[in-house]
Formats: sequence, C-alpha cells, structure tokens
Amino acid sequence: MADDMQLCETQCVHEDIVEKVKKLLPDEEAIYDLADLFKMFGDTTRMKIMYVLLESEMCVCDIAEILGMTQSAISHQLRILKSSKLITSRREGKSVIYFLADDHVRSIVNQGMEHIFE
Amino acid sequence: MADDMQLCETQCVHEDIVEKVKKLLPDEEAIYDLADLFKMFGDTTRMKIMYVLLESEMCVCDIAEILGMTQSAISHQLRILKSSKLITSRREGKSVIYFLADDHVRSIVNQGMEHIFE
DNA sequence: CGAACATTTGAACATCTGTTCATATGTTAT
DNA sequence: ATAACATATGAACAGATGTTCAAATGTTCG
Repeated sequence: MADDMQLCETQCVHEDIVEKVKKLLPDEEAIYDLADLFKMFGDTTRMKIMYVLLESEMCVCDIAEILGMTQSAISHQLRILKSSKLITSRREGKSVIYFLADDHVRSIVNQGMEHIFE
Repeated sequence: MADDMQLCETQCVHEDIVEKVKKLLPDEEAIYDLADLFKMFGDTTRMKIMYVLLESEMCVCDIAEILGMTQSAISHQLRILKSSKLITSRREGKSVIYFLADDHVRSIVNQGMEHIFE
C-alpha cells in the first residue's frame, strides 16, 4: 500500500475513454511548441509590445518610451518574441526597426478578445 | 548625467508615432486580462488537459491516467483553468466531470497551430 | 454511522521567468 | 580614429509558477 496512491488505482478510470483519447493526442513536441507560442502572449510586457506593433513598426527606443520601461527590458523581450518568429526587424542606420512578422498576432489576439468579452 | 540613462533621452524617439500609439493602446486592465488568458495555454500540462477535453469530457482521474501525472497535479491545474472560465465541471456521484466551457479553446488552439505549421 | 473512493486543498520546495545593472557591440558623423 | 548614439547581452536577483506530499472534504454504499 504505497505503490502509486495518487493515481486512482483502477476504480474510477474509464479504460475505453482513456485508450481512445490517448491515441488521439498529438505528440509531445507539437504540444510543447504550442505552449511555447502561447507563452509569448502570456506576459504583460510582450502583450503590450505586440499591441504597439499592431499599430506601427517602431524602433526599440520608441517602444520603451510608450510603455514607460527601460530600453534593456524591452530589448530582452524583443529577442524572445523574435525567437518565436512573431516579429522581425530590419536595421535603419543606428536604429533597429521591429515589426510583426505576419498576421497571426492579430488573429490570435482577436480570438483571445472574443473570449474575454462575453 | 545620471537621470534616466536607459530610456533614450530624446534623440531617437519619434514623438509623432509615440503620441499616436500611446492613445490607441487599450487600458492596462484589458491587456492584463488578455495575458492572463493566454497564460492558460502557455503551460504544457494545461495545454494537454485542454487537448484531452477537446476529445471528450472526463473525470479528473481519467485525465491523470492519460497524461501519466498525479491526480493532485491535475486537480491543481483544473482549478486554474476553471478560474479563467475555459472549462467547467459537474458532479456525477463520486466523480467530477470536467469539460470545455465553450468553443473558444478550439479556436484559440487552432490559431496557434496555424502559426506553427508554416 | 463507518469504510472506501474521488477529488480538493495548503504548505513547502525547486524551477522558471522578467527586470535591473553594467558593459559590450555596432552604427554614424566629425 | 574618436565621440555620441542605439541596441544587445550577460550575470544577478526577486518574484511567479508547477509539482509533490500530506491531509481534508465530499460522496456513495453496506
């Protein structure tokens, strides 16, 4: 009586459902990638950055000014956002201009909004 | 020369863009709520739970079995998911059956998938 | 009521995550 | 080349987050 007490032994498990659903699940990696993507939207600072970029492309300094945060903090987050291909950048002289990579940010944010307002 | 070195003084800030975008931003609370919603999708365990529930409603014990995790860990996460109205539950005798509250989970997950596969 | 089962909950712990601070890199103009 | 500016980066620190463990709650059935 100490094997695996936490998992209900067998009583309440509905084997049919469990077996069926186990097969239908996507592989570990796909789920990992999905969670990683949504993590980007799960932080206030990054959410704000994306909202800002929905309006206009911008240099790091502008974003920092708009959000009232340090340039360093923004730069760190931009790096993270870039790594998940949500935003890209190009250099323009001394500045680096950041902008959304595609329309996915807009659609994902909109889906989220729909859930909130109801 | 020590005031706020991190925020670019005034040189690089494009006042016109900054002013315009500042006004367009949603209020702090809306952004906070949105980030909170996406946080739910940003954890592997919760993501798996939602995937499972996309296939079928289920009791806590079944989910724990499918994911190979302790019943306690699942229960904690179910509580969090419930607090953001993504899932609901009903009691059926000794069991508690969990299920998705509406179709938002499906649409949000699908939007995420679209970004990943391209 | 008491025993067995299913789920919930709280505290503790370890890990992950975001910001800060100091410094480095890269670009332009003198 | 040097100075000034814009951005990036690394280490350190603090706070948030997820799992575990132990114990509590709630439900059914004899």
